[in-house]
Amino acid sequence: MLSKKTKYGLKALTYLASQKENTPVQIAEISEKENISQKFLESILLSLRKSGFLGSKKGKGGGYYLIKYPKEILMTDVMRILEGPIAMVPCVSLNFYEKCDDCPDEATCSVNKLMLMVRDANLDVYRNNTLADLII
Amino acid sequence: MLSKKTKYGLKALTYLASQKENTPVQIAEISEKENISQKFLESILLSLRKSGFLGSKKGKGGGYYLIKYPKEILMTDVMRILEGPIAMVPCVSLNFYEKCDDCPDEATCSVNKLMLMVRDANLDVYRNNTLADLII
DNA sequence: TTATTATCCTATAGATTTAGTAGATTGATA
DNA sequence: TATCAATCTACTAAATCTATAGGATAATAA
Repeated sequence: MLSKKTKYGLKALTYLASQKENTPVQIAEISEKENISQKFLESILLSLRKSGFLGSKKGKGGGYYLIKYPKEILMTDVMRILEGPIAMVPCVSLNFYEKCDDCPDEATCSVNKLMLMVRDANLDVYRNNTLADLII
Repeated sequence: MLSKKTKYGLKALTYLASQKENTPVQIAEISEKENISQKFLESILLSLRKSGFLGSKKGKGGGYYLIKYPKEILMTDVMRILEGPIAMVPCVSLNFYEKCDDCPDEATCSVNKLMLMVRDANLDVYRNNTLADLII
């Protein structure tokens, strides 16, 4: 299952990307328009800012705004921040590799074999889609 | 993340599929060879039996065995039983469709659009792999 | 300088899911 | 009958998810 965090994060990014001008948009506006709990959205936008997708401005006229063009924001990067590793098991993860402690040999592991194919299929989707591609 | 249930279930199925003869194999043997908690494996094998992948036999010489050829066991079916829906959001699920209550229109939803592509990519993998393909 | 606005930050709480355990029961075999 | 192994029910511990609360900080405007 996709977490609500990821779902809300994607919706917020899309909302920002579809603004005519790239001026700050307040959390309150996004949360209202996209039906997202404001406090929860707050923490999501904060983490998106800390990972370099968003800029922010405090005080009146403040809010969040994209600091890259939607075309330059890859889904691989967004998903890794919001949802975590793209691989479903650490032993096939490119960025978060870890050996399974219960598995004696990856080369003969059926789970490894299947999840490697799944990872590649997912990567293919995320690498070939940017935030711009999600706007309808 | 892939649940341990799915991981263990896949390992158990592969273990059964790689037996020379299709005679019953005891839970204890599988749990030992694959490093799986026996009691947990018990419940996993039970659900695989109830969903028509395995047969079982009680008493001496009893155990679990495949009731189909590995070649005939599609990963789509296995994954749906062990892990649940293949889609990451209900609104793009083929077998477990549900409308999102917070989303006014699927046709203009960015999450829907992305997750539809992800679902198709995953389905493609699971549909084109059987249990036989996982044996190394 | 003061009031207002809106993000920033820490801590916490409730609900759900996951992973595993305990123990009694049922049925098959020798 | 004794033994073996699956079946079934119930329970628990831990982790994760989805928030919520409330104050701190910074920018702007009067």
